[in-house]
Amino acid sequence: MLFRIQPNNGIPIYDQVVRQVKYGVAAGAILPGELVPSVREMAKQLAINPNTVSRAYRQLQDDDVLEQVRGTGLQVAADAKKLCRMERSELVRDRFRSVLAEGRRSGLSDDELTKIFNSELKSLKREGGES
Amino acid sequence: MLFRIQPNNGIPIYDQVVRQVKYGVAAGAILPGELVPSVREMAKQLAINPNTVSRAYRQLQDDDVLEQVRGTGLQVAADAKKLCRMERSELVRDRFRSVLAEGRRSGLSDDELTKIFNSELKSLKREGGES
Amino acid sequence: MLFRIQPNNGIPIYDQVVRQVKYGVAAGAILPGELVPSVREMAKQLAINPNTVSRAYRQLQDDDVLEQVRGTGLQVAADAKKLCRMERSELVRDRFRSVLAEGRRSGLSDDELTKIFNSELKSLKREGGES
Amino acid sequence: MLFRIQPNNGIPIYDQVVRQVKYGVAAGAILPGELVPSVREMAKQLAINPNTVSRAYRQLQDDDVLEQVRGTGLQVAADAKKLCRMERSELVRDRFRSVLAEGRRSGLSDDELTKIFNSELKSLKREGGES
DNA sequence: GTGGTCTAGACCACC
DNA sequence: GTGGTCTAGACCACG
Repeated sequence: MLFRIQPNNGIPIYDQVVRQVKYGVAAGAILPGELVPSVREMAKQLAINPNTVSRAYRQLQDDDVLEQVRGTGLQVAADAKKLCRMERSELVRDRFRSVLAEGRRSGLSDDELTKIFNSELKSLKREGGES
Repeated sequence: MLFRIQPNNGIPIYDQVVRQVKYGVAAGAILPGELVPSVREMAKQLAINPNTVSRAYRQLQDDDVLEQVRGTGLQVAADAKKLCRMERSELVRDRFRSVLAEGRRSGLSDDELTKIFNSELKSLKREGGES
Repeated sequence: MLFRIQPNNGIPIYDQVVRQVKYGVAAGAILPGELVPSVREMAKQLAINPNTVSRAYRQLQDDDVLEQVRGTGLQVAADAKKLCRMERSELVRDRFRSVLAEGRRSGLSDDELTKIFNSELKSLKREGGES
Repeated sequence: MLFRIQPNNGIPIYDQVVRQVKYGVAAGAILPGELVPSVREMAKQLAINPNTVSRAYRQLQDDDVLEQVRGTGLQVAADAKKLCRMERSELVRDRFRSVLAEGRRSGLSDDELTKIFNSELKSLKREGGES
C-alpha cells in the first residue's frame, strides 16, 4: 500500500491519512487483521510529524477501522472492510448531493448539470485511464 | 434580492455572501450598475458581523464584480454578469471534478459514480421541483 | 463553574477536562447555549497546555456535547444535558458491574461485597458531607 | 489452577497474571510452598510473551507473594495466603471508593448510587449463579 | 519495538 | 478575539 500526502491543499494532513487508509481497506488493498505501519514508520514514509499520524490513527480507532494490539501495533478491524465500503459510497453521494444543490441554487438547469458531469467524467477517463 | 445565511454549515459566512451575490448577478436578479446595500445594512439584514460583510465586499471587488463609486457605495460592475455566469459554471465544474477524482481514488468505478450521480439528480428533482 | 486537574493520577488530563465538562452539564452547572471558556483561557486557568484543552474540546464536539460557533467559541449543545445525564449513569453502572465481577471472580461472596459497599458509602458520607 | 487472559481489554496482561495468581492463592487453589510454572511454560500456556510473564513474576516477588528458590524456581511464600486475602478486600474496597467518589462528583445522590449498585448485584446474581 | 500523553511554539482561517 | 492544524521533542506504559 502506497500513501501520498499533498500539504496545503486545504484538507488537513491527518484527514488525508484517515481517508487513504479507509480507501485502502475499502478497496481490499489493506486486509482485516493486517498491521498498519507503525506511527513512526508512517511518519517517516510521508515525511510528516509522528503526532499527525498518531492523530489519524486515533481517529481510525474511534471509527472502528483500526484496533490496538497492545505493545504490537494497530491492526485493521475484522469488519472494517464492510464499514469502509459503506462509508465510501455515502461520502461520495453526499458530495454529489451538495454539488447538485449548489448548482441548482446558482441557477443552472438539470441539463446543464448533467452536461458538465459527463464532460468531466470523460475528461477524467482520458487522463486517468480506465476505472 | 433575498439572501439567506446558514451559520456553521462549514462554508464561511463571508463566502456564502460572496456566492449569493455572484449567483444573483449571474441569474440577472441583480443588474450591472445597481448599488448593493451598505455594509451596515446588509449586516443588519443578515444578522451577521459587519466585518464579515466587509470582507465579502472586498473579495467581490477583487473579483471585479463590484466597484466603488466614491462617496456613494458599491455598484455591480458593467461586465459582471458575463463574468459571474462563466465563474458559476467553472465552480460547479471544479467541484464535479474533485468529487469524481475522490470517488475514483477511493476505488469506485465510473459506472458506480454515474449511478450515484443519476440517483441524486432524480432525488433532487423530486424534492426541489423542476429546474 | 470551577475545574480542577490532578496531574499524574493515571487519568489523562484531557480526559479529566472532558469528564468535568460533562458532569457540569449533567448537573446543570453549565447550561445549553452557554459558551465554555476559550481554549487559551481554560489552559491558563488549569495551568496546562492549550493543546491539551483543545484535544478535550475536540472530543466534546465529537460527543455532541459542544458545538462550534465560528469565530466566537464553543457552546454547549441544545440537547447536551439529557445526553450527559444518561452517559453519567451508564458510566457509573458499568464501573459497578466491573468491580462486582472482579470481586466475585476473586472469591468474595455477595454478602462481603455488599458489606464493603455500605461501609465505603458511609465513610464517604462522613467525609464529603451530604449528597 | 487454570488461568485465562483477555488481551486488549484495558487491563495490562502482566497485571491480569498478577491478579489471577493472587486470587488463586487467596482462594486456596494455590498453596504456600507450591512451585509456580516456569516463565517459559506459563508463557506457552497463556500464549503470551515470556517477557510479560517475567514482569508479572517480578511484581509478585516484590509483593512478597512469590519467592525465589535458587536453581529450582519460584514458590508461593509461606504467609502469602493471609496477605492475598487482605489485599483482595482492599483492592475491591479501593475500587468501590473510587467509583463512589466519581459518582458523587458527577452529581449522583447516595440513593441513586445505592440503587445502581443493587440493580447490578441482582443482575450479576441472575447471570453468574450463586456466590 | 509499539502507541499514548503532554508541552511548547508557530501559523492559519474566521468573525 | 476565536478554534484548528502542524511541528518538534520529551516521557511513559506495554510486550
